[in-house]
Amino acid sequence: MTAIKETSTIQENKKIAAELCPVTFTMDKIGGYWKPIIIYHLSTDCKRYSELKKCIPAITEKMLIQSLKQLEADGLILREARPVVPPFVIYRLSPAGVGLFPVIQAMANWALENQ
Amino acid sequence: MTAIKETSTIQENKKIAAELCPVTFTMDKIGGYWKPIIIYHLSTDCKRYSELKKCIPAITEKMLIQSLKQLEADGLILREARPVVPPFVIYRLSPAGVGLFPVIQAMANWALENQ
DNA sequence: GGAAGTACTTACCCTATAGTAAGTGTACTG
DNA sequence: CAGTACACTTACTATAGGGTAAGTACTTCC
Repeated sequence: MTAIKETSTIQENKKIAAELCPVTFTMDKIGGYWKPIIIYHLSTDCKRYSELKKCIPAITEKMLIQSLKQLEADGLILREARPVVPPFVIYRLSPAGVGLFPVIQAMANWALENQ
Repeated sequence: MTAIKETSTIQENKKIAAELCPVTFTMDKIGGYWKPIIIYHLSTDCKRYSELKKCIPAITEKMLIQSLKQLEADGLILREARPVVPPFVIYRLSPAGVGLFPVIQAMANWALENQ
């Protein structure tokens, strides 16, 4: 998952920027190609890992997991696993994740006007 | 300015994603650390290059120019240069740039609620 | 005449993000 | 008993984005 080196200028800047600038803070959470797409697919209803994979065929397993872990760590989605075999894992949006809807909406609107 | 290699999977994906997904399209335009900050500083009034530099002390000249060029290429800001010595260049938001305001607003709101 | 201001440009390095590909363990199914 | 499904994990590679540092051409000010 490519560990983050903590003593890097870029990480320092990110932290400072995220603290000072609410927009950067939000960008940090939902930036990247896949995160908004995943959020979108979880918006209608909760989904299993394998369902997400089917919904987003272009994503690789690595990126899917990586994005899910980050979203979970940032508190935007909730992971619920049942300790059975075969594994059963469900992902759903947290309240904070649901709160992103106006943001996504605003972005989509702007894109449709300016595309 | 780090040239973009056109024959890369990542660029292909970006293009496809931006076409299919309005959110990714928007993200592409205003993603990165500095772009939202620059847009914010241009929101109140138009500014000269040197004024922007003063307003955003942490940014390097390279990143400032780079971001400005990209924003200009994407039609979000307008550059007006007067051919005098010393050079006189003014940047202002384009109508499309102004249209980003609801987006920025939504992101800021979410951040303030969830920070 | 050296410094400072103007708006850039150039060269090089480092790292996070993304992509490719293969492996893990358990259990059900044909 | 080989194959498939499930949810991951691991190792490697490539590249775009960001950072550091220095240089450019011209003119005004002290």
